[in-house]
Amino acid sequence: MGIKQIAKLANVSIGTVDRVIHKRPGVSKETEKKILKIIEETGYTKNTTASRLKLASIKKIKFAVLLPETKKEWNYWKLPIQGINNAVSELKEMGVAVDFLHFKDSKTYSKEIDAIFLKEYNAIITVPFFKTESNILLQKAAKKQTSVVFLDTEIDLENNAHFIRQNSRQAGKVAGRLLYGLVGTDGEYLIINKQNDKGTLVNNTQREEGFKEFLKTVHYKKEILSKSYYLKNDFKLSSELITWLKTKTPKGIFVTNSKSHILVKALKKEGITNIQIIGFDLNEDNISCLKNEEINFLINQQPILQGYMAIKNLFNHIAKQETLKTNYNIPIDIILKENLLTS
Amino acid sequence: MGIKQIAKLANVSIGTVDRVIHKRPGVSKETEKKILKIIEETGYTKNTTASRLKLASIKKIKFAVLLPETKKEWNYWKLPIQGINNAVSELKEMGVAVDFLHFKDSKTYSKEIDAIFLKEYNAIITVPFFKTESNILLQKAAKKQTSVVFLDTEIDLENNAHFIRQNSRQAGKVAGRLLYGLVGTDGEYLIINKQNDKGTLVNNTQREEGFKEFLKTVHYKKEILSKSYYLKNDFKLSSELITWLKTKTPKGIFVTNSKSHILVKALKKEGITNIQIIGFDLNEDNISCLKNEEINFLINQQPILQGYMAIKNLFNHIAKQETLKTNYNIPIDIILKENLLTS
DNA sequence: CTGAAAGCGCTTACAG
DNA sequence: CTGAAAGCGCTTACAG
Repeated sequence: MGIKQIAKLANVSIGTVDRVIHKRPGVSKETEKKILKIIEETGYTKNTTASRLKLASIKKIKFAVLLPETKKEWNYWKLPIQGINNAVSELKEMGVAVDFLHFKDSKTYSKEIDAIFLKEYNAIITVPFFKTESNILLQKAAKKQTSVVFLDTEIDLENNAHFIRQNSRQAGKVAGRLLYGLVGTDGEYLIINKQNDKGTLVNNTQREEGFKEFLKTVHYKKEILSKSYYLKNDFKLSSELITWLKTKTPKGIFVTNSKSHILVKALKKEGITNIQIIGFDLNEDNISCLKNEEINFLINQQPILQGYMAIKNLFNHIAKQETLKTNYNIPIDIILKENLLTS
Repeated sequence: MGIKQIAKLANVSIGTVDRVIHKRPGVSKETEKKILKIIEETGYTKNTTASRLKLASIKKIKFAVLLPETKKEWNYWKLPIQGINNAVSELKEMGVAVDFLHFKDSKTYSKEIDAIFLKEYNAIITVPFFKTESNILLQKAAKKQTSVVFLDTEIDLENNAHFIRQNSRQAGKVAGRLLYGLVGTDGEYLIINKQNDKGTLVNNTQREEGFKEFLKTVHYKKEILSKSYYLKNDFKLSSELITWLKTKTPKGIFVTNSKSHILVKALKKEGITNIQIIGFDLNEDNISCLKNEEINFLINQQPILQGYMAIKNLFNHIAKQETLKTNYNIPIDIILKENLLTS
């Protein structure tokens, strides 16, 4: 059932059917109505593959990807890029193309956004690390009919936006149950946060809230020490914290970010042992701690999947008129030593 | 860079290039060599989308899917079917079609295999529940150049085969770490197996082995009681087991199959509490136990993903000449109450 | 052994 | 407002 049969049934040419399907002007009300009725009755749907075959050479679907720089400690951001490249190579025959851009602060972010709008892109994939700038981006995008998908983090914005990310509050609850299972009500818990010079702390805060909320549901009464800690590579525990660790002997630590491996090293140096640790992200250092049983669990945000789904969802939106969900949930993937390699 | 440019560079027609690309006969050694060289130099790759556009209407890729019946307690098998349907609807414009067939024992399995080989299929997706019959299937398939992918379970077979499944031994280890984290060295462990009138117990056995192996690595000394239990819907614990449960008060039970919810009900009836339980599969009953905190963890075999990947991998093999991996690992997905809904 | 033509389902100028 | 024709990259009869 193709455009040709529809045309025959309606006694028109395929050009006219095409105009109706794409809501292009230049068709009489009457003809349009007739064609729409036949499309309805026959259940015709456009063959996107055939459509893209033609368009691939004359009208590419263009994505702008604006992510943090991927140098050194920020090489986490290579992962969504990897997922994006996977999706693009699957869809390259359909005529999709990507430009990668990077920022290092709100200023360069704004600059790159401006640059993006000087060219013609069908969609933009980025992160909502700067609230004001994200709102501006959405405003501009709305005017130009450009779709925007935010990865990694969900924040409140003025315009309706699309997020592909893990529910961080929920991930915090998962961490809560996992750590509580190991520690129970006997020991104290410590939450370690990180302050980030690059952008938002939203995910970290949401994880902390979820963690605390879980402990509430199991009626954990003791106070949870929650430290907001700025972790650099030359990380040192404050003397206050060391004292607390040595006197209170906490049994479980929840690191709300990707730096749990640094904590492991610091604890080792201080000779503090017998602590259960849960962190985030499968970076090399964390993985090695997991293998050495210095970290119990890692929660994987699946950044590769986030990037992959961004392209797939946007392509389906643009080429197949599928609706973009406001929130696309990335599963909360729990990793321990034994399911690391097969994942 | 298409077939047209290659043809021009080689001073031949596109028909001849096509013959070389598909290794069809009727091209002189010389011309073939010339064309292959140009393909090599230009890095040309076939546009599968365009290729399938034409072939979709004249030469469909046909899959035969032979799975257990999906009635009542076997409705687990609706899930791979769901995944298969997802993949097929993604690829329908590429001209793929599926026939679903079902078996209830080795006899009907053989019968359906015979029926499959009376028609022309490009590939067969099934489960390796009967060793002899699986070997026969592989032999027949090899003769007819038909690809075979086995889901769910991995077994040793005479011919080279392809499996899309979770590594069950590894999944047992994961279960070991999770349960050990909750129970430690204090209590006894119980492993509950199931005997299945429908087919193999291979997955269950492998999970049990992995579980025991994990406990060995943490130097768990006590003997693990391993019961092979045939669970029907009117499940009753044997008096021997009840006595053991009441005297030894085990702290952790590993159910190597999908029926942990039945155990939960039985324990409730006997008034036995305070036991940590880990099982497999997200069936409705198990999910409800997870929500009520009567089961601690479930390991998800991701049957929908298994079915989806079977079609995708086979399509890529047939349409894009990608190699089929011997073992495609489905991640060992750990589910607890808090990551149930967002998964 | 090789080429020219028709066609897969859709899109786009162009002509009227 | 509408249609006929050319073309996206590839495949397949058919002709020679």
